[in-house]
Amino acid sequence: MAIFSKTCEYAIRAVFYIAHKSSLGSKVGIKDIAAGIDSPELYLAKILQDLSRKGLIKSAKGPNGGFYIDEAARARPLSDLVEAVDGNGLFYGCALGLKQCSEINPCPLHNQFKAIRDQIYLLLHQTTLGEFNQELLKGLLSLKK
Amino acid sequence: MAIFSKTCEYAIRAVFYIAHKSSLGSKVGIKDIAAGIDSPELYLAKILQDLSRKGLIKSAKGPNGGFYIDEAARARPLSDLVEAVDGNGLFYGCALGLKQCSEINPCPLHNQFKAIRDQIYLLLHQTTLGEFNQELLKGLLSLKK
DNA sequence: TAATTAAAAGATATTCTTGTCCTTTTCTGG
DNA sequence: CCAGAAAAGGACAAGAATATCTTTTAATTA
Ligand code: FES
Ligand code: FES
Repeated sequence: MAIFSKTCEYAIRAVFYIAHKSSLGSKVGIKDIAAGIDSPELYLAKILQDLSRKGLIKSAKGPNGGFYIDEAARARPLSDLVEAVDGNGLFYGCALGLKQCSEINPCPLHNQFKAIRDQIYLLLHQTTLGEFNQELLKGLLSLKK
Repeated sequence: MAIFSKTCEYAIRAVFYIAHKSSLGSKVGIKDIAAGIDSPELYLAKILQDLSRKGLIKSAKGPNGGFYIDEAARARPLSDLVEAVDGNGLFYGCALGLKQCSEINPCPLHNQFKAIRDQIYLLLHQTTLGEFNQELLKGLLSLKK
């Protein structure tokens, strides 16, 4: 088990890719993105459609069309994206699947797990969608392989 | 997405349940366990079969049979159980699904995520299967609802 | 306006996870 | 040894996640 679903992994990699590629104004086509993050093109198309409907990214049809994200979206926290795809179980759910994570009816891992969950919460809320544009442009960070 | 698969959640809850119920020598039947952790009985049976084959728990057929875990197994780390069910992706895998998490080809989340992953690793390695027996007997911790 | 481009939409396929059912084996107590 | 208890095993079913294919819609530009 990974921490994110496969769909969410693709979504994050794609949005990071779009953010950095479109940080100078150009749009990015689905083929370009799929190649850039090494994901199945048609499946990724579905994911991006969905993100577009949810307003996390923008898209334009026709020649010179493609996906892009604007300044405002680049400042949004990664948690918005993760939550849109995987829900908020990662932030609020019980580690052992109890219906309700709570202090009054805690599972054995509750106390320790809470700290970890909070760190995940923090990481995803502090990180913005456009945060890695520089490093990605310089090739210091990778989105494939 | 939760941190563990459903199968793994059931497995952990069941093993904790078995550990504490069998900490005085008696065995626990599948019906008892399923009721005790609020899980689908027949599915849980499959999971326990598997854990039994892998040597994480013991079982006995026939009257007065059931599942139990011995002193040695009670001292094993929770990570053994998680790894047996969900694999080690949680400990070593890349947050964004890159084939290989590495320092030389890091994904954007690598540095921050590493710390979280290490904490998960630590939690699961430090916690033993029998660790919560006292609290469970006293009803201070919960495995259902 | 026609041709082309690229995403949106809808339908279908495949695979994996989760869950159930039925039969078989093994053990125990009488 | 026999009857019943309980897990093991094999087969199947339902659902969700992942992936692909085809058609439609919208935009551009020539
Ligand atoms: S109750 Fe399980 S993590 Fe809080
Ligand atoms: S490369 Fe992604 S977590 Fe290490």
